[in-house]
Amino acid sequence: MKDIGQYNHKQVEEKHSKRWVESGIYSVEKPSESRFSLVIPPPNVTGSLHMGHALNATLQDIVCRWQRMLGKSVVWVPGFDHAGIATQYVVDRRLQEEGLSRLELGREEFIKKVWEWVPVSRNSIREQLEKLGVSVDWKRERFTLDEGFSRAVRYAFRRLYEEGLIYRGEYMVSWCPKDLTALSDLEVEHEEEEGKLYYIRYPLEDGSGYITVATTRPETMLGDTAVAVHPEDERYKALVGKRLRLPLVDWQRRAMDGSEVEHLIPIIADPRVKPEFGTGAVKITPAHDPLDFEIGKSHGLAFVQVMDNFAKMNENAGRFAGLDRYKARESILKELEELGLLEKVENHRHAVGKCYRCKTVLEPMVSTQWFLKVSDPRIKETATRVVKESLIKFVPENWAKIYLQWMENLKDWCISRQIWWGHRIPVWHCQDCGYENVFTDEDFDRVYDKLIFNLLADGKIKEEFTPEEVADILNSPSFVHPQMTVLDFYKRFAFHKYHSTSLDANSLRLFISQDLNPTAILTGKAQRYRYNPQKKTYRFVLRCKRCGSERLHQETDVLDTWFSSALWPFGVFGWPEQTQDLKGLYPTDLLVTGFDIIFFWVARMVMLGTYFMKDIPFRDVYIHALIRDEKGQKMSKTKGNVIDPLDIVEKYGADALRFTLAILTQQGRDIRLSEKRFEGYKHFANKLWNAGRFILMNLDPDLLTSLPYGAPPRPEDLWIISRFNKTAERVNKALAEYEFSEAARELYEFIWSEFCDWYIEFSKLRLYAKPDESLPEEERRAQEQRIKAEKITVQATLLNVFEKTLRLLHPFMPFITEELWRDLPTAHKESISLTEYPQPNPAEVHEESEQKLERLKEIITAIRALRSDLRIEPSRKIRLYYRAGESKALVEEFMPHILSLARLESLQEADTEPPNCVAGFSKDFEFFLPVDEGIRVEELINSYSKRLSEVEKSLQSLRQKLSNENFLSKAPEEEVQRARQNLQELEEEKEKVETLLRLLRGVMT
RNA sequence: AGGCGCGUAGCUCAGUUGGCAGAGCGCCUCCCUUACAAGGAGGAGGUCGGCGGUUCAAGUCCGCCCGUGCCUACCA
Repeated sequence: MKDIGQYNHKQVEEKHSKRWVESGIYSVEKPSESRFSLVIPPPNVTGSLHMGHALNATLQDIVCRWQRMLGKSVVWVPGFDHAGIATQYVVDRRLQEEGLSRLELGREEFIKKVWEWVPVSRNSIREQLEKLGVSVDWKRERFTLDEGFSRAVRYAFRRLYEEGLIYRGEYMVSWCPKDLTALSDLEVEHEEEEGKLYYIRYPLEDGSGYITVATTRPETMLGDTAVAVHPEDERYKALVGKRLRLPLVDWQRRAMDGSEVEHLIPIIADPRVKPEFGTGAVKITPAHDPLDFEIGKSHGLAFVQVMDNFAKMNENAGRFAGLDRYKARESILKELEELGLLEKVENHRHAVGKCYRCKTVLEPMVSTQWFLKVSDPRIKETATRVVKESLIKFVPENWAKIYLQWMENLKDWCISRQIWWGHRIPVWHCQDCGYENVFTDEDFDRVYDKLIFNLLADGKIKEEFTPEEVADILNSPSFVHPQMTVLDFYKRFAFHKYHSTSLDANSLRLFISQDLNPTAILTGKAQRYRYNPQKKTYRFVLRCKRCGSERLHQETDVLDTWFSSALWPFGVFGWPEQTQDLKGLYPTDLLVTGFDIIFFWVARMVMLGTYFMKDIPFRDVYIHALIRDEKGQKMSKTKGNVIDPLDIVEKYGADALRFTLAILTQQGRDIRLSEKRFEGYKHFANKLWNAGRFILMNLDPDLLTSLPYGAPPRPEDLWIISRFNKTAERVNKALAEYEFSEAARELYEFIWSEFCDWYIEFSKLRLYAKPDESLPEEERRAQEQRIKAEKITVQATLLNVFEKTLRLLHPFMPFITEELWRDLPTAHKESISLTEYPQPNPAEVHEESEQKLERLKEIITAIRALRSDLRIEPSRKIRLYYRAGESKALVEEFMPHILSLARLESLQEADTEPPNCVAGFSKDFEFFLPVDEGIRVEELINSYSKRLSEVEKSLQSLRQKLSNENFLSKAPEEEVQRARQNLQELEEEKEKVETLLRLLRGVMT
């Protein structure tokens, strides 16, 4: 007997979210054989979590908690993504607000600023995840730019490079003139725009006429080095081979290879030109258009760049140099028009490529970039096969098709970015022989060399350093795990092999100075370190692998952020070291993510996972919907329509948030979210709380010890147990199929509509039973004992079903279930999440009781409907008479239930209907209420008249159906039977309704 | 231009292999009955986007159309 008071979500959630993290119950040091592993899609450290993250984390957590309760050793690895351009963009914007410019600040200072920002974002995200109640293993937390990951990235790069899968070259890429970097094809957003198509005349060299070309970007004409037509195009066949005078250009242009290019350009034939578009003649600007680039290559044309990285016209643009591309367009068009060379201008709808990050119109540019040859069979074929053969399963499965379609048309992946924040490409160009040296710590034997090299390559120390600086860094707290030092982090996550080696900062100092020891020099061994006596600094010497030169210059480009993300499912387990974790936890069991990053991320993990690990990165990929706002718009900060999950947690609680997201997650459908939804499911949490409150209030302290003295269960006990079992079966099945919405609905339905609405109400009959004081002493004592025995049974059933229900619901609403569960006298563990997940038990399914109770509910509902129609308030108990056929036994068996739940004074059998009464019925159970004052008969007449016309309508269509010979002969027998039975029931009902109406009308008169 | 998805109650959505249209929220009526007014009881509300086809029977299968959203694409 205790009262837990009212539901307070904040209090409940704060209590457990902290406790779960601090007690480390979701941290698994050594996973058992039967394990379930997954890695979180690392959120970007660009700010805080949005609703999409909350959904993503919730779904994973539901699966994790479920699997854990199924007895699996669950390892869920959390972490964060450094998110190259995105983070750089965010920090850049913040600096701009302070009036600072990234370009003025310089690379090194800027990166420092980013490192100052990152923990701010990371901590806020981590706090959000904790508040959501995610059961991740925080001890395994990783960052895509932590020391170990950076090392893994270098290893991966080296392998791919040495195996010929990474190459560098001059290619056409999409260039963002604002972010000043190349982008991969995937990062280009195409937007339909209303543009113009300009028709420009290019005069023939011999003055015999002109050719008109059509273009959307007239400013690129300054870089034209040919005009192309289709070889079969009769209009131009005769002109092929002749030359045209490029208008406006009366200066010498310099091609990318350094040669001078004149303004007379050839007419060439190429089958890639589509004769039906524009005039059938196309100007060729090999340096500023992807197709022109291809054509330029195959025809050996000169590549003339006319713009710089800011998309301003350069020196090749002659008098237009220095103009922005759009200003240049205006000037060029004006001059062409004055010369009479602008034939016409048409409106033209076309797709424009924009930067996915800043929406700037991209400029196709030729530049030197690094590419990963994903089209190589070694990558492409495996990554295709594993999905084709369903080794990796997409859920819903239609995403597999989309994945495969994309894989079909794979183009090489541009992996270099001209930004500052990210993994610097581990290539050192030799200034003397031009050799591209890829260094990793494999190039060094001694563990301290490896350490120093990694610090250097990560930019943690400068080229010139002192041992003290190194020691300081190694002893400083690790970014990801502040309770560890950087050195500890290395030992735990990167140098597993040397775990036992006594690595420490002091011996490192000794080591470096020993390396400089004269004896070492005498042995002729090349020194790794060079000492600068003036500055008292050391240098770690890298030498060109080909010519031995020390004049090396590290590549300034960084890698596309998705390159490191692609290593995530094995990088987090310590790869490239063959750690226990890697062996035990890879491949992971599940990946949960949104469809927007299937190509960016999922595909790349499959490609690099199968390539490096020779095994798939995950077995199931659950693709969830995108969260949109009420209007179906994508939620984004720039649109300002985001619902912050933290606000929702604050207002309605994480449990309500999670349950709402889960129940709205239909496979393959977007989620339109409005705040009202959360409110509704907070009510559900409240309902559950109050059920718990009721049960706890009504448990006798000695219940557990008195269980053996309980009475046999009543049908309603068997009914609720049976219903629970069916619910457990459906919830387990739904979870196994990732049908989150289905599982949540089942739980909601069971808890509210069955357990609370009916079972708790039934339970009150026995809980509140009192002995009849008027009975003689002896009889009263016997009755007391019976009451006590009944109480034990009903309390035990309440407790039993409620306890299991909490467990069944726990993955969805971890906090409230944890809190209530721990209050139960049966709680035997520190957390409900460590108990077993309820499984259906066939021995606990009681069909007969279920049928009885369903019928009982119908009868009670029918009486209530009559009361409601007559506006009889609940406090007024009424006397009822009834007549019944088969239902009679049931009515007698459940008389107290009916009296109580239908709020009756009495229910007596009557052979004929009493005079002057109103009536109702449910199947063969008819009941009559003698009329007294205050009863509104006309309401009832309306109600039954309406029902009568409904019944007649149904009867008509049924009779028609049953008189259709085709139906009788072709439909399955059971279907015909069902229709016949239906007909019979409806006929009976019609009769009853008519009788009732007659009675009512009698009362009226 | 191709590909995918969606149009069911006022709103958000379920509807499994074709067999009498469902839920939540909102709305209406009655009720503060000792777990819960964040509640209880009862109710109203739908030509399942349109047209055609297959079938005894179509929200469900097929075709076309309309509306809508997304993804992919080098049409200058």
